[in-house]
Amino acid sequence: MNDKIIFLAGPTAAGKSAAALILAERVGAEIVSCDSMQVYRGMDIITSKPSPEDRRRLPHHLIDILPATEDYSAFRYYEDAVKTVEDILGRGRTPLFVGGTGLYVSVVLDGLFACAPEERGLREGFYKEAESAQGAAALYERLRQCDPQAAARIHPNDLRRVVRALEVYTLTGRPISEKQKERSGLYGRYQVEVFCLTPPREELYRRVNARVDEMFAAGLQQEVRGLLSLPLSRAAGYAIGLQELKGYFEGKYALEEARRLIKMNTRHYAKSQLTWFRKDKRVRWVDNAGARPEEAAEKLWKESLL
RNA sequence: GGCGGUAUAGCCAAGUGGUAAGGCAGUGGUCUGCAAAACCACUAUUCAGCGGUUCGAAUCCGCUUGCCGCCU
Repeated sequence: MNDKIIFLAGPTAAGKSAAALILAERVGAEIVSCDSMQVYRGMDIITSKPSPEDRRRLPHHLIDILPATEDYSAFRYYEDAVKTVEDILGRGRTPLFVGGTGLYVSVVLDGLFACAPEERGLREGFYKEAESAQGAAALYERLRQCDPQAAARIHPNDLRRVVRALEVYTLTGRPISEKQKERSGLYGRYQVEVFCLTPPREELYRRVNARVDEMFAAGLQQEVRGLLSLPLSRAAGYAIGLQELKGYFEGKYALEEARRLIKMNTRHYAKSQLTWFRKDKRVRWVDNAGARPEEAAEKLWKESLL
């Protein structure tokens, strides 16, 4: 197909949103957020959502689509993203995915076909089993029995993946390692271009730190205080900034310590985002040193013509 | 100036004669229905400096230097 889809990935604070806005206007694109936290309403400052003005300027999709009390997942994102892409293409425009959630990017690109809905009771049961002394090791042993291939790839300590693999097996009777071979997704179906925008490491970290300070200046504390008063879903509760500020609110440490922790954890996050995108050979790296949106958009535009 | 204490990686820190724990930070990596999550690996030829004792010293002794106390 000739329809084109562009992905603009990259670590937090790399300058994606600003560049995307300019690029989108130039190529007639609509922006599709690819961010596991911006889907939640009420988490504005903490996720550095695009401003209302920017959102008025251009359609932004998959932002504010559910309350922070609800769980979301990579699979739901996959479904929502596919639907959104069809809508946008139907309008004769170009989907421009923008975001840093590597798994979500991959899932849209390659599809995700483990096809075993998480089943609450079953999963909880596995986790409960894992709590006993030899529990986790026993679960891993079971995985080795029913799906040696998956077991070989999963570290015994990686309880989450051990449990998910067992979950898929008991639910479907087939090993997850087999199911995961059934990939599809948007990559083969459209003309897809994937970019990873980032300044050099040192500058990226400086930008992360600066952004956290901006978040505080914009009222992060108040927003988080409000969020913490809600029964946040587990997934939403993982947003960087929540636990760090909670510790401060509970008097465990000073505000400056919370700020330090948020910066540090955000740097860790940025680092692991880079690791994710590095492994995908389809991504084209675009240096955003200096973080000048027009310049970045220009580079991306030229690259995407090739 | 005197007396006492202390000095181990970027930071915190264990180790009191037998060949440098651990944590944090940093770096690299895994990842496909919680992913801003979870998990893994690597990272001090060297213990402030110099000299001495000893088969052997981060560990004992001396001097020097830095820091921290107390006293004058």
